[in-house]
Amino acid sequence: MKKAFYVTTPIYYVNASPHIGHAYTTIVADVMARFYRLLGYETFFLTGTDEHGDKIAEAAAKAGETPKAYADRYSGQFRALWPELSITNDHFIRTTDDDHVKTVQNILQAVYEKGDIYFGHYEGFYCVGCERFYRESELADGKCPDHQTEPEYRKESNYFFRMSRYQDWLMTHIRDNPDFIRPERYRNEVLAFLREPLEDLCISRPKTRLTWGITLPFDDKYVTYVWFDALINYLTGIGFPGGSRFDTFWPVCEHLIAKDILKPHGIYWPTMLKALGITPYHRLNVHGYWNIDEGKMSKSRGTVIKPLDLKDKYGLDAFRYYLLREMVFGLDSNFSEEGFVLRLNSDLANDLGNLVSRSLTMASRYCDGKVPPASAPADEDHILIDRALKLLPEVEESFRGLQFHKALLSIWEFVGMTNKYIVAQEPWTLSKDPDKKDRLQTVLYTVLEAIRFISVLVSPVMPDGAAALLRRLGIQDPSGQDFESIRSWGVLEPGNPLTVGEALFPRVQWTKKEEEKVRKLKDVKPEISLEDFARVDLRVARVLEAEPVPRSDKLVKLKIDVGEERTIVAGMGKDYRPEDLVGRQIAVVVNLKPAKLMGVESHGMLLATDREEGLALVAFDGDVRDGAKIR
RNA sequence: GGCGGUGUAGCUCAGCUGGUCAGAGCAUGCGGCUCAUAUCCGCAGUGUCCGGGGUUCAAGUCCCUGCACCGCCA
Repeated sequence: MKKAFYVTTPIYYVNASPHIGHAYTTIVADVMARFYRLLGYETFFLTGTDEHGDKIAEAAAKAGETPKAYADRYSGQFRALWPELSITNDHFIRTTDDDHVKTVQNILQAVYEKGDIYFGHYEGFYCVGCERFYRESELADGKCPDHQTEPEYRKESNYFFRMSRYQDWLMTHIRDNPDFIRPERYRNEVLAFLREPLEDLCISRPKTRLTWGITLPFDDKYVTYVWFDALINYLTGIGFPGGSRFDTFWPVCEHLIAKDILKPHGIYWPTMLKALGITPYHRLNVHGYWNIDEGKMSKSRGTVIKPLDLKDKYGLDAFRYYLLREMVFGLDSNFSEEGFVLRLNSDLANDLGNLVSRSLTMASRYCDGKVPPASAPADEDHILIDRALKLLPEVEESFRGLQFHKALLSIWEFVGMTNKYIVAQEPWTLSKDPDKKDRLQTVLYTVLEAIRFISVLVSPVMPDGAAALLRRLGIQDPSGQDFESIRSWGVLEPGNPLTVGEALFPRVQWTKKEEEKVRKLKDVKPEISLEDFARVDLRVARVLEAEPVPRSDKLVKLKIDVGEERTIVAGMGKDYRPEDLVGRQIAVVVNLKPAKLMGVESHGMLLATDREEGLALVAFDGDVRDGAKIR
């Protein structure tokens, strides 16, 4: 039987445009898919978009669109991006697809009939501020521990999945399969969750509250909520319930996710599958976050890095290489353009690019522009050849373990060895002595064949660059250049025409100042009318009193005069000392819906901007009237 | 407040189940080569492995505690 491999990315929620996190997950999945294809596996690679839910319904309403039209638009952004990143997914699934809707309903019906879905209700203390129910034991003196307010007693009827029934089974399954969730830190995290009793999972919303979802087959007054819809895409995508594709790929399914959705994938999903009588997925692979310049990337701070910007600026291969080389799978990494450029210049331009350039130049010049024939290798050649032949097993092990940085490290160590080999053999000296032509040819053949090995090994990560490299070696059709072709030495054919060409990975110039010169307003929100703007009531206010909010790091409670006295809460305690604020005039939104922060009700929001050291308040030119309108 | 994570060379970070683990890359300095994208090769470093206790024949590596930063619950 042919070996098979099935990899999935999460289906991305269509409430935001793709960012570097989406790109990373999807590129990793693509690298894995390409890797297994090169090993001769039958592979299937699934990605797509998650489109139901109240957030989408709300956002669509705000944008004046139907939820479907809104989802179409954002889903289209993802679908259009992947080809530009050379993503080779076999299918793009949408939760609004007919077959998916049907499958979800069939599954709901089956689980319902089995008795694992029941109708029940929440009944308990509901804190409006927290938007959640509390158990009596969680309350402090009958009050919400966060807001210090009396919660309401509420009742809401819904359908529940009997997840608790499978808790023991899941624990045993994870214990018996050390690789089920990896890396280990996340496996431990899931086991820690499971030490506490699992509650049943609420899987519906009444249509009175939400209609943008899949209707429950056994009660058309409800739609299913989030996970019972989204997770099932992994089954729909390969043709569940029937078919050979499902039989082939489900047993080898590898999910790829970021750590934020560990709980649904590590707990909800396996128990859902168990309830369905399906063996769990093969493995869950969890990666960390990209942090941008120390802090987590944040839309509000305008530090979202758009994958396409970088790709356009530095090339797709460099981008993919950087992402895989820089991040240790499972851990968080820092992203910086500076680091990117350093990586690009040192690894791609200096090490690999220059190796290729010097090799092709010499071979062209000394060997008539063709791959030279080689004599039997000498001892010093064998050092390089032996290393080359050991490379694939080593890289393969790293790839299988998701240690992409290690795989690339191994390959680059070999790049270094090849550069070293050239220095030691000095082809330029050999070329001056006609008697040493044989030796010269053997040395250059060895170098060119080493470059072929490197090209094949990096091709999952840098598909375009690898193909270009092979073309330079006179290999027009890369289809035969799979991992089998680097299990033995000497596959590169003498006589192949060589192409020197332009630098494959040119060095790039980059300074921080230069980055600042590219002045373009980023993340501009959709256009609004004057009437829209007029709905925001901005006023001048004077700070009368300021004191830190207890138990909070940065919240400050301000008593202000906006023509009337008010209390507002602001997250600025790290940037301003409360006593320095008293007497200052600030700008405040006065018609914002009041919100409770750490138990203090805030009747307004002050205006400020970010700078490197923290917040900066909006100020006025001279003294103005308290309560004056700001236009 | 609760839960979790992180703290290792100037910088970015590897270091699995305790015993060549004190490392890599980049940056820095010096030397070599000239085929090459001012590239490549060689050599040279620097570290109280966050602080304090403890377990052990032996601890960045385990336990306790303190500090700092981060994430999630929010």
